[in-house]
Amino acid sequence: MLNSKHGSISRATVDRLPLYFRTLRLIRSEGSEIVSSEELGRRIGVTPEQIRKDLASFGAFGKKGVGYHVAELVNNISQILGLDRKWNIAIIGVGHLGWALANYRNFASLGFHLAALFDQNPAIVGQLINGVDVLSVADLETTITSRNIQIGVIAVPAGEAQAVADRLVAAGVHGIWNFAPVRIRVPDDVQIVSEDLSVGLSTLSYHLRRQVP
Amino acid sequence: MLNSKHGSISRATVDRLPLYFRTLRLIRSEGSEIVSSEELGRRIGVTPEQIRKDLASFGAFGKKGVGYHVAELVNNISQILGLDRKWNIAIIGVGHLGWALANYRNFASLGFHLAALFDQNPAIVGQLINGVDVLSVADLETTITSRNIQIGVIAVPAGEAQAVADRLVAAGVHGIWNFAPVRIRVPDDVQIVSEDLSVGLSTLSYHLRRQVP
DNA sequence: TAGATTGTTAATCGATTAACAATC
DNA sequence: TAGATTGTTAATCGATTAACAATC
Repeated sequence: MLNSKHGSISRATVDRLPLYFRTLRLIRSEGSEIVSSEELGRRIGVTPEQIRKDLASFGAFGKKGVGYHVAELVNNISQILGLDRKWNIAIIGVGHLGWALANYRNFASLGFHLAALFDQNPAIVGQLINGVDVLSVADLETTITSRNIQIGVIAVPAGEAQAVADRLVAAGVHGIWNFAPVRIRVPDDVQIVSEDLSVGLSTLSYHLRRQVP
Repeated sequence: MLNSKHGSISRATVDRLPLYFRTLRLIRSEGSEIVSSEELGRRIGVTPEQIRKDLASFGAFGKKGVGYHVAELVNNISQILGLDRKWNIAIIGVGHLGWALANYRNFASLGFHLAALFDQNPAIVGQLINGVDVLSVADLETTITSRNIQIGVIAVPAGEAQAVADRLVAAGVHGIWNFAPVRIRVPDDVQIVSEDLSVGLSTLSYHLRRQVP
């Protein structure tokens, strides 16, 4: 049983799991079979106690006095995160960012399959990007269904994002990964994660503000 | 005096300020002169109490019984975030992502000026992107100095990221915005903000895991 | 004045850190 | 066995929420 033992998992814990996963796969590729929370923590920049606590909320994966078996833990976290299956994703909006995302190879290694690309611009529709042809947004609903797409990636301008989200939801998408700098509202049973690039750069500016002339 | 009143500001507060800033500029462009924490909160998806508390840690910007003067608050937050000045940034690595970032127009409206682009690949060096020519990474140090670059954006593969960061720091950069999926170590007086795209997608997968067949 | 809304203090909630018994 | 390291409980820390006096 890989679900939580008691009640729900903290958001902070879930956010750290992908970091553990990525680093453990790297450690596995280096040939190590065992890793301690101490060493894993040093590489990620998280305390060993934090790692042990996070992992313990899903089960007892380690061996006392020994550490964690790397390959085993990779498998366990993979299952916890739902990365042991294939997800079909569609990107809506093939501008600069959508194009970059469409070409991002790391996603495939996590089990995300780029199943469709959509754009409004007739000059872009029909192009082949990373082996996937760009469709007209008019075909959104039928394609979501026919290609069994579970996740929609919104890479359109802010003003169009909510309308695109509404169509994605109506078409049966279960999750949305939003890159438009606006708040998107979706029903409770649809998951949404937003990336806001201006936040990171602005907080950097905040911290630099005092120290840089 | 726009600094904190007592001691340091919570990280969570600083992370929300860019959202307030963005939304307030939008409200200003719509013509509203006054906004309440109630309405601002509704648009952003944050409680009014949270907004008042966040703002109050920098000063008393509102009028009791009235609300906040939009244009005034925009100016105040702009100063708090250090967005009332120009920052020169350089992007290192003009792959898919670096190229997309180089073309991202939103940054300019926040006061970030794309001052240089660097790549290793001779086929890319010399190209003009968004009005900026791509230089060889061999020219990194001299250009950082001559163009007065304060912020470096790392968009190179994970394996090269730390080396690039070290060179940026040695060249005198004060802040790093890192897109490579690795932990980057920098001296204490250098600020670093990392964006990790695989985290968002993986947490989406986590939440979808149970509900999607 | 009466109604509205801020700024701030107190109460609650949640997450991290510390400590240590269990055990490989 | 002795040393190492986990899993878990308790203590601390920090952030959010609630409540309300101040005041426009």
